[in-house]
Amino acid sequence: MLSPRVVRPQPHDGTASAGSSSSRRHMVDRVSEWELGLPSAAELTPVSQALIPPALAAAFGIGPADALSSPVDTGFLHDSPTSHLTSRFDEYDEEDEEEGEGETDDAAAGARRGGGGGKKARMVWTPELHHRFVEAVEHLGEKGAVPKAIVRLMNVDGLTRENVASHLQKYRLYLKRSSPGAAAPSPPPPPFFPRFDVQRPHQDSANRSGYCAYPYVSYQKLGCD
DNA sequence: ACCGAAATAT
DNA sequence: AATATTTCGG
Repeated sequence: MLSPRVVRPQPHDGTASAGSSSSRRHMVDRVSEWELGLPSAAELTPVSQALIPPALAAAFGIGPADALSSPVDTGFLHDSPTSHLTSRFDEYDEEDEEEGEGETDDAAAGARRGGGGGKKARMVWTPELHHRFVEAVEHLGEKGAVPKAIVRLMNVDGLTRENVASHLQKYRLYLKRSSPGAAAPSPPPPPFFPRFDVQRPHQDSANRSGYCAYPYVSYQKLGCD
Protein backbone atom coordinates (compact mmCIF):
# COMPACT_ATOMS: atom_id res chain seq x y z
CA MET A 1 0.00 0.00 0.00
CA LEU A 2 1.22 3.26 0.30
CA SER A 3 1.72 5.04 -2.76
CA PRO A 4 4.88 4.25 -4.35
CA ARG A 5 6.47 7.57 -4.47
CA VAL A 6 8.80 6.24 -6.97
CA VAL A 7 12.16 7.49 -6.64
CA ARG A 8 13.03 8.81 -9.89
CA PRO A 9 16.56 8.36 -10.96
CA GLN A 10 16.60 11.78 -12.21
CA PRO A 11 17.99 12.61 -15.52
CA HIS A 12 21.40 13.48 -14.58
CA ASP A 13 22.41 15.15 -17.65
CA GLY A 14 25.91 16.07 -18.16
CA THR A 15 25.43 19.63 -17.31
CA ALA A 16 25.18 19.30 -13.73
CA SER A 17 23.98 22.55 -12.68
CA ALA A 18 25.42 22.19 -9.36
CA GLY A 19 23.08 23.33 -6.77
CA SER A 20 19.85 23.24 -8.47
CA SER A 21 18.11 26.31 -7.59
CA SER A 22 15.10 25.09 -5.91
CA SER A 23 14.46 28.03 -3.87
CA ARG A 24 11.23 29.38 -2.84
CA ARG A 25 8.31 27.96 -4.59
CA HIS A 26 4.86 29.19 -4.41
CA MET A 27 2.31 26.58 -4.65
CA VAL A 28 -0.78 28.56 -4.80
CA ASP A 29 0.35 30.97 -7.32
CA ARG A 30 0.38 28.26 -9.83
CA VAL A 31 -3.33 28.03 -9.75
CA SER A 32 -3.62 31.62 -10.52
CA GLU A 33 -1.65 31.14 -13.57
CA TRP A 34 -3.96 28.51 -14.68
CA GLU A 35 -6.83 30.77 -14.47
CA LEU A 36 -5.03 33.23 -16.54
CA GLY A 37 -4.99 30.83 -19.34
CA LEU A 38 -8.65 30.33 -19.12
CA PRO A 39 -10.89 31.59 -21.79
CA SER A 40 -12.42 34.55 -20.28
CA ALA A 41 -14.67 32.49 -18.26
CA ALA A 42 -16.59 31.83 -21.32
CA GLU A 43 -17.95 28.61 -20.19
CA LEU A 44 -16.51 27.05 -17.20
CA THR A 45 -17.56 23.56 -17.42
CA PRO A 46 -20.44 23.23 -15.12
CA VAL A 47 -19.70 19.73 -14.37
CA SER A 48 -16.30 19.89 -13.09
CA GLN A 49 -15.54 22.42 -10.65
CA ALA A 50 -13.87 20.29 -8.18
CA LEU A 51 -11.39 19.29 -10.69
CA ILE A 52 -9.02 22.05 -10.24
CA PRO A 53 -8.64 22.74 -6.67
CA PRO A 54 -6.50 21.04 -4.19
CA ALA A 55 -5.12 18.12 -5.95
CA LEU A 56 -4.05 20.22 -8.77
CA ALA A 57 -2.71 22.90 -6.65
CA ALA A 58 -0.58 20.41 -4.94
CA ALA A 59 0.58 19.06 -8.16
CA PHE A 60 1.31 22.45 -9.36
CA GLY A 61 3.31 23.31 -6.37
CA ILE A 62 6.34 23.41 -8.41
CA GLY A 63 8.16 25.53 -10.75
CA PRO A 64 10.28 28.53 -10.52
CA ALA A 65 7.81 31.07 -11.50
CA ASP A 66 10.28 33.71 -11.35
CA ALA A 67 11.85 35.55 -14.09
CA LEU A 68 10.92 33.01 -16.59
CA SER A 69 8.00 33.82 -18.64
CA SER A 70 7.40 30.25 -19.24
CA PRO A 71 4.34 29.30 -17.42
CA VAL A 72 4.54 25.71 -17.11
CA ASP A 73 7.82 24.56 -18.10
CA THR A 74 7.21 20.99 -18.64
CA GLY A 75 10.53 19.55 -18.42
CA PHE A 76 8.86 16.29 -19.11
CA LEU A 77 9.97 13.68 -16.82
CA HIS A 78 8.82 10.26 -16.57
CA ASP A 79 9.04 8.08 -13.62
CA SER A 80 9.86 4.56 -13.56
CA PRO A 81 8.36 2.63 -16.28
CA THR A 82 7.21 0.00 -13.98
CA SER A 83 5.46 1.76 -11.38
CA HIS A 84 3.26 4.35 -12.47
CA LEU A 85 -0.04 3.72 -13.91
CA THR A 86 -1.67 6.96 -13.69
CA SER A 87 -3.92 7.33 -16.51
CA ARG A 88 -7.39 7.15 -15.25
CA PHE A 89 -9.48 9.79 -16.69
CA ASP A 90 -12.00 8.80 -14.20
CA GLU A 91 -10.31 10.12 -11.26
CA TYR A 92 -6.95 11.10 -10.31
CA ASP A 93 -4.85 9.16 -8.14
CA GLU A 94 -1.69 10.73 -7.69
CA GLU A 95 -0.18 13.06 -9.93
CA ASP A 96 3.42 13.55 -10.25
CA GLU A 97 4.19 16.61 -12.05
CA GLU A 98 7.59 17.06 -13.19
CA GLU A 99 9.94 19.00 -11.13
CA GLY A 100 11.28 22.17 -12.18
CA GLU A 101 14.53 20.70 -12.39
CA GLY A 102 15.39 21.52 -15.36
CA GLU A 103 15.99 24.12 -17.24
CA THR A 104 18.35 21.85 -18.80
CA ASP A 105 16.09 21.21 -21.52
CA ASP A 106 17.86 18.60 -23.28
CA ALA A 107 15.08 19.21 -25.46
CA ALA A 108 16.52 21.96 -27.22
CA ALA A 109 19.39 19.76 -27.87
CA GLY A 110 17.29 17.10 -29.37
CA ALA A 111 14.93 19.16 -31.29
CA ARG A 112 17.15 21.83 -32.34
CA ARG A 113 19.68 20.84 -34.82
CA GLY A 114 22.42 22.88 -35.97
CA GLY A 115 21.09 25.54 -37.63
CA GLY A 116 18.67 25.48 -39.92
CA GLY A 117 17.08 22.70 -40.65
CA GLY A 118 15.14 21.23 -38.52
CA LYS A 119 13.70 18.09 -38.00
CA LYS A 120 10.91 17.75 -35.70
CA ALA A 121 11.27 15.34 -32.92
CA ARG A 122 8.43 13.07 -32.29
CA MET A 123 6.32 14.24 -29.50
CA VAL A 124 6.52 12.12 -26.48
CA TRP A 125 3.32 12.06 -24.60
CA THR A 126 4.30 11.05 -21.20
CA PRO A 127 1.61 10.01 -18.79
CA GLU A 128 1.88 13.16 -16.85
CA LEU A 129 1.53 15.16 -19.94
CA HIS A 130 -1.34 13.08 -21.05
CA HIS A 131 -2.96 13.48 -17.73
CA ARG A 132 -2.78 17.14 -18.09
CA PHE A 133 -4.30 16.84 -21.47
CA VAL A 134 -7.16 14.81 -20.17
CA GLU A 135 -7.88 17.19 -17.42
CA ALA A 136 -8.05 20.02 -19.83
CA VAL A 137 -10.44 18.12 -22.00
CA GLU A 138 -12.63 17.20 -19.13
CA HIS A 139 -12.78 20.71 -17.96
CA LEU A 140 -13.65 22.04 -21.29
CA GLY A 141 -16.34 19.57 -21.86
CA GLU A 142 -17.04 17.61 -24.92
CA LYS A 143 -18.25 20.68 -26.53
CA GLY A 144 -15.38 22.96 -26.04
CA ALA A 145 -12.68 20.42 -26.14
CA VAL A 146 -11.04 21.70 -29.20
CA PRO A 147 -7.35 21.70 -29.80
CA LYS A 148 -6.86 25.33 -29.45
CA ALA A 149 -8.56 25.55 -26.14
CA ILE A 150 -6.79 22.53 -24.87
CA VAL A 151 -3.47 23.87 -25.80
CA ARG A 152 -4.36 27.03 -24.11
CA LEU A 153 -5.32 25.36 -20.92
CA MET A 154 -2.40 23.09 -20.84
CA ASN A 155 -0.12 25.93 -21.42
CA VAL A 156 2.76 23.76 -22.19
CA ASP A 157 5.48 25.47 -23.93
CA GLY A 158 6.24 24.00 -27.23
CA LEU A 159 3.03 22.17 -27.53
CA THR A 160 1.33 22.96 -30.75
CA ARG A 161 -2.20 22.73 -31.85
CA GLU A 162 -1.31 19.96 -34.22
CA ASN A 163 0.16 17.94 -31.46
CA VAL A 164 -2.94 18.15 -29.44
CA ALA A 165 -5.22 17.61 -32.35
CA SER A 166 -3.53 14.41 -33.11
CA HIS A 167 -3.64 13.18 -29.61
CA LEU A 168 -7.18 14.28 -29.25
CA GLN A 169 -8.16 12.21 -32.17
CA LYS A 170 -6.81 9.11 -30.63
CA TYR A 171 -8.25 9.98 -27.32
CA ARG A 172 -11.71 10.29 -28.74
CA LEU A 173 -11.43 7.05 -30.54
CA TYR A 174 -10.50 5.36 -27.38
CA LEU A 175 -13.40 6.81 -25.53
CA LYS A 176 -15.79 5.75 -28.20
CA ARG A 177 -14.55 2.27 -28.11
CA SER A 178 -14.99 1.87 -24.49
CA SER A 179 -18.31 3.47 -24.14
CA PRO A 180 -20.72 1.39 -26.13
CA GLY A 181 -18.89 -1.72 -25.40
CA ALA A 182 -20.95 -2.17 -22.34
CA ALA A 183 -19.96 -5.70 -21.81
CA ALA A 184 -16.47 -4.80 -21.14
CA PRO A 185 -14.82 -7.00 -23.63
CA SER A 186 -11.52 -6.50 -22.10
CA PRO A 187 -11.27 -7.29 -18.49
CA PRO A 188 -9.06 -4.50 -17.51
CA PRO A 189 -10.33 -1.23 -18.65
CA PRO A 190 -7.27 0.31 -20.00
CA PRO A 191 -7.02 3.92 -19.27
CA PHE A 192 -5.60 5.16 -22.40
CA PHE A 193 -2.01 4.46 -22.56
CA PRO A 194 -1.77 1.17 -24.23
CA ARG A 195 1.83 0.62 -24.46
CA PHE A 196 3.93 1.81 -21.72
CA ASP A 197 4.93 -0.81 -19.33
CA VAL A 198 3.80 -4.29 -20.12
CA GLN A 199 6.64 -5.96 -21.59
CA ARG A 200 8.71 -7.06 -18.76
CA PRO A 201 9.43 -10.71 -18.76
CA HIS A 202 12.46 -10.06 -16.78
CA GLN A 203 12.45 -10.48 -13.16
CA ASP A 204 14.08 -7.46 -11.94
CA SER A 205 16.08 -7.84 -8.95
CA ALA A 206 18.54 -5.24 -8.43
CA ASN A 207 18.43 -1.91 -9.88
CA ARG A 208 20.25 -2.52 -12.98
CA SER A 209 19.13 0.63 -14.32
CA GLY A 210 18.01 -0.58 -17.44
CA TYR A 211 16.43 2.34 -18.45
CA CYS A 212 17.94 4.63 -20.66
CA ALA A 213 15.23 5.25 -22.90
CA TYR A 214 14.72 8.81 -22.62
CA PRO A 215 13.23 11.45 -24.26
CA TYR A 216 14.61 12.91 -26.90
CA VAL A 217 12.93 15.78 -26.20
CA SER A 218 11.30 18.20 -24.58
CA TYR A 219 10.34 20.72 -26.77
CA GLN A 220 11.15 24.21 -26.66
CA LYS A 221 10.04 26.82 -28.92
CA LEU A 222 10.86 30.09 -27.55
CA GLY A 223 8.69 32.94 -28.18
CA CYS A 224 5.31 31.82 -27.57
CA ASP A 225 3.17 34.57 -28.59
C1' DA B 1 -8.44 30.07 -39.66
C1' DC B 2 -9.89 26.02 -37.25
C1' DC B 3 -11.52 21.57 -36.47
C1' DG B 4 -11.97 16.50 -37.89
C1' DA B 5 -10.57 12.38 -39.96
C1' DA B 6 -7.54 10.14 -43.40
C1' DA B 7 -3.31 9.20 -45.09
C1' DT B 8 1.52 8.96 -44.38
C1' DA B 9 5.93 8.52 -41.86
C1' DT B 10 8.79 6.81 -38.15
C1' DA C 1 2.41 -2.44 -34.56
C1' DA C 2 1.72 1.55 -32.46
C1' DT C 3 2.14 6.42 -32.24
C1' DA C 4 2.76 10.99 -34.16
C1' DT C 5 2.93 13.98 -38.12
C1' DT C 6 1.10 15.69 -42.18
C1' DT C 7 -2.41 16.21 -45.70
C1' DC C 8 -7.11 16.81 -47.23
C1' DG C 9 -11.80 18.40 -46.87
C1' DG C 10 -15.69 20.80 -44.44
